[in-house]
Amino acid sequence: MSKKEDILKAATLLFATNGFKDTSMAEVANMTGTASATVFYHFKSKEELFLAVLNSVKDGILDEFSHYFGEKKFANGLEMLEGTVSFYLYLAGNKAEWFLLLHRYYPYKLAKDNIACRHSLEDIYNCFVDIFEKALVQGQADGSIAKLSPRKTALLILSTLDGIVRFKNCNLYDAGALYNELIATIRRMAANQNQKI
Amino acid sequence: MSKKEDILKAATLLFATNGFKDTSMAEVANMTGTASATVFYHFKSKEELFLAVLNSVKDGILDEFSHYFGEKKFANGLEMLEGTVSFYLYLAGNKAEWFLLLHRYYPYKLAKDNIACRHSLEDIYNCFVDIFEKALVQGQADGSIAKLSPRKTALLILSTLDGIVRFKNCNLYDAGALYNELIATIRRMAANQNQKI
DNA sequence: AATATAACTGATTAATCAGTCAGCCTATCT
DNA sequence: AGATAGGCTGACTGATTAATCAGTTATATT
Repeated sequence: MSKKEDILKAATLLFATNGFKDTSMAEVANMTGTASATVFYHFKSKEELFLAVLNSVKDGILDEFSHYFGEKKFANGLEMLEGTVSFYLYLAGNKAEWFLLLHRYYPYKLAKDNIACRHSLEDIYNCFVDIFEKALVQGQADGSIAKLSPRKTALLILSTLDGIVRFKNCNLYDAGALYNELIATIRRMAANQNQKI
Repeated sequence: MSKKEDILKAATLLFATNGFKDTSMAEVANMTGTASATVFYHFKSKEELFLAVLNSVKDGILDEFSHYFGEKKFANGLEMLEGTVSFYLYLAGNKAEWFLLLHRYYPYKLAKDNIACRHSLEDIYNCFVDIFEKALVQGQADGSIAKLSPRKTALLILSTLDGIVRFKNCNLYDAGALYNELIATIRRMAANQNQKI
């Protein structure tokens, strides 16, 4: 791996676990075994380094989801919805850095006057919402999902997942313990009750 | 109002909007029209000031909820649940600083090795979860709520609200636009479908 | 081998900021 | 009036840190 990639990886971990302000460029350099001036050689400022980190997280998330949906096949919309929820929670555990970073306030503050940052965040959240919406629309077509607003319901499901993951990352409540209840709730909330199978 | 209360109020606003690291004691002092040494006279360190802020937020939240439930009367558990959800969202808009502060990472990081901080956070979140749980249990007794795990369902509802408020505070999606859908979803998810009224 | 370019570094700088301290007001009590 | 004390302040300190720069080493390229 190139030194630049090393730096990006270390910075991702540090920004995610300690936040932007509490991560010094010297720490990033130390973790990669270089001089801090080297970090500035590859990324002209701390903010630019953060943007590169956020962008790589965006690429990672988009890749993971497109890979998952390239392989998996679903019997109907409801199963696709449940599969997506499971995969989201799996990712939140497996790539905890990504979700920790997205639960920091800094990216959203930066997004207010940085277009690149705003676009990265939009891409990430649109990816999430679009997939839930797609599953709901498909489910309404095949009769597995009830008649409801797909976009708004997708947003509500994402809100729930976001909250659960945040509670886990903040050591408030355990996400795993809620998994079964969550799936059951989504079924009750979104499944077509009149369906004859 | 005493100078100490002034300082606490300014610090609440600054910690909530800019975060712990991005708020300087000089800023807090400026906002209250005092010298920064005065802030240190009243609160012996920045961390102690933050703890005082968090504690006052805790008191505020507990007060607001006990006041709301002291006045309101509900026909059944389902109505109490919906009322609580509405009041939570109302508070999140009306006392945005409180929820912004709770959506920062710093309090949870501090809670890891500060007992007072951990207790304040526990009090706040237990207040939320307990009320939702109480409404669900009451609803199961009066037949308005379906048979489901009250504690876990309460946590899921709180997760959803937490997510919605975070999305609003991060300028990602608008909470207000989801309100009707949210109430309808909670009804579909928690209401006893077999109920004869 | 000579040259050019890219990758890297040690030393330094300028700014910011939490926290300290000695002393100054102002109010209350005797 | 004098004494005591609590509230307040300006000036300072030491530590941290983003960013710079002049100069060195490694890697192609001709």
